[in-house]
Amino acid sequence: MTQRRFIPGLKDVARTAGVSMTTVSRYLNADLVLPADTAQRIDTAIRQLGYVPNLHARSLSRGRSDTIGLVIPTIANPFFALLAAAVEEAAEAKGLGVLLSTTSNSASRELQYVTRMRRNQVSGLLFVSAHYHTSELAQALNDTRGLVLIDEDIPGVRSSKVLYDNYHGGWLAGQHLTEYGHRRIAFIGGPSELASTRDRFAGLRDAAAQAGAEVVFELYGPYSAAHGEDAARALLSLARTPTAVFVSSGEIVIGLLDALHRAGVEVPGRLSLIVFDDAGPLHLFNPPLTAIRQPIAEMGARAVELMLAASQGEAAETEIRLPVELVKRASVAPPASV
Amino acid sequence: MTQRRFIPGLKDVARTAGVSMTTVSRYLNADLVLPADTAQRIDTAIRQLGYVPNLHARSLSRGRSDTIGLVIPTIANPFFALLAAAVEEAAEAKGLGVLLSTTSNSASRELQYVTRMRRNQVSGLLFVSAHYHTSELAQALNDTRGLVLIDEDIPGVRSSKVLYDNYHGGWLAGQHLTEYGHRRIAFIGGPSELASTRDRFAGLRDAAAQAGAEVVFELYGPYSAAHGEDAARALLSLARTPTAVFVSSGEIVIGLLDALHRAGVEVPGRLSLIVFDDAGPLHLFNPPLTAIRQPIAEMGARAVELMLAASQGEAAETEIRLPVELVKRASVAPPASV
DNA sequence: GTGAAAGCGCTAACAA
DNA sequence: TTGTTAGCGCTTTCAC
Repeated sequence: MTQRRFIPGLKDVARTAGVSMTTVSRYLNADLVLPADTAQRIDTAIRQLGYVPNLHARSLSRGRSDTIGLVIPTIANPFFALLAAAVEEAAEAKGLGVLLSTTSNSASRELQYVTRMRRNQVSGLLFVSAHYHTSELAQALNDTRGLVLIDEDIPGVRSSKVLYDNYHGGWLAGQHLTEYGHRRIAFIGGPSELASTRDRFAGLRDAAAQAGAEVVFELYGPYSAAHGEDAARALLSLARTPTAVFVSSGEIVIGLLDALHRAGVEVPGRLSLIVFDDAGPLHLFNPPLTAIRQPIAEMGARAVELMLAASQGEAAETEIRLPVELVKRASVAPPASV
Repeated sequence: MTQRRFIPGLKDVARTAGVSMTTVSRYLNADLVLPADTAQRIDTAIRQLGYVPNLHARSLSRGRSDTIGLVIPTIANPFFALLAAAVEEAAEAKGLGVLLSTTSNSASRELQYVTRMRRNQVSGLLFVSAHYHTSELAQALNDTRGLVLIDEDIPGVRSSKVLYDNYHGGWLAGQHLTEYGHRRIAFIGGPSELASTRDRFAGLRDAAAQAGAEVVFELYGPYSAAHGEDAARALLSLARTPTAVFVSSGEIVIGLLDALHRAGVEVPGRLSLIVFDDAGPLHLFNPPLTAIRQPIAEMGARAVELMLAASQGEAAETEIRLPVELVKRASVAPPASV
């Protein structure tokens, strides 16, 4: 047994300061304006004893923890990292802490962590999924108060949602590509089950169709660099390779571009590239990558707002579609054959 | 008052299952092997009621939370994001949760968050600083059990530490540069008060000296892209610009390289570049950046191990220096004049 | 194997 | 204004 050194509690502070626990508690919670000398004595006692409030006790007693949960697939991805930073900042501004859980891109953990969050009595839950969605998950989510879905919609979940206008993002990409004269376009997507993936594709396809172009190749897979590398291989082994590629995520484009470099494929000389996601330092890449940029910080802020609304007021179940924009850089050029 | 719907507790489960709270509690904590039918009844009751344990109550009762605190400057930096991911993974493997706090690069928040962590009764604290260190901080840190300092040493703090061999990193950079014939080298550092910054510089300087080269320019500043841009400006306005630059962090090099591009400076044609930190997709940059790579995942894992040791056994106060390595890419070339 | 009951440290009625 | 006291939901001796 390790030596358990004396840990002072509210009681000790009260005794030392010669007041009751209630007084100290209220004083600490600013429920109360105290005569200067009483306040002084309490402050002194606290410092002297090295008193540190126990947040678990407080949460238990109050029945709430002033903490919000954030569940994301992984923090080792700039997009989610930036999102987490934005959520933290917004939460901090509201006096809320944030409890972060990463599901390591594992579907089973999504369910597990929703539960974990509930066990922690968070006042709200911000949830980002990246997987095929089971009804079990939807069920658990629907049982969670103060839920806000971010970035990715989940069918059957009733809650507020903050999403991107994925369709428009795809459309912008398609429009940009066709404006440059591309007629044979490839789409490298994330998981095909996700609404975001399908929407981005649909936007691309419609924009292409409108300009008389075509999406001649589609490939879906996880949000990983490895999937990007696979995609590059697949692309290059095509009988007639497309002249442009729209990549659905920043993680994927890393592997794709790397593989393209290694294969000696000129970008944009031989293949134009545009990516949905502008979280990393894409402007320093070779070539600087043209991208669809999403307002990450705003997404975080809005999510916190909606969570607060959802957990306090009536179930508004607002759904927000944040606009995305095209950032032109140097990875799109006219097709070589034109 | 919002409608507070019924939230089942252990008591309700016990009543429904027809056993006592004790039995349920023990069963849930696997302290106990129960007759199949009793277990069955409890499981059913839990599912039926939608019982979710209250972790605050549990932590309060047990006096510990099986959670470790991680304090980092910001999550919006790939290095820290990767570190956080590594810590999470290592903690998860030990059955520990992690409570993340980011200090937003503010020195005052470092102190604030150390306290916050203690209030949360974490079993240990992993702390990454990026600031000038006050004695107040050192004091607070020394009062924290299970403390492990990561990445950056803090004078006067007695605890286990997991650091990089910054001196050797600087030395590797200097050696590489001088091998390519550079004689006039610049050092763009992080905050000058930090031991890591000074060590990296010292390594560079010594390696340079040994090869008859010299560090002709030094500039220090925050870990930010803006500092990198300033550095580029300063570098270019020098009467005799150096032929090579060693940049102390990945964040800084982003701004630096960007400014260099905009100024039309060829890298490595006119200026060779090497950076300490290989967290981002530096291999895709233009040019691919030669870097000193640190074992981030290992740092996270070792930190968790040491924390466990520190919070359980005697205060070992181990200090680990993790080795770094040179990753040659394409941003270093012989100086133009040679 | 099972249960009764005493806390864990704090908050918030309710009294004084 | 300040104090008394009953919980918050769970764990954990200790007795049965």
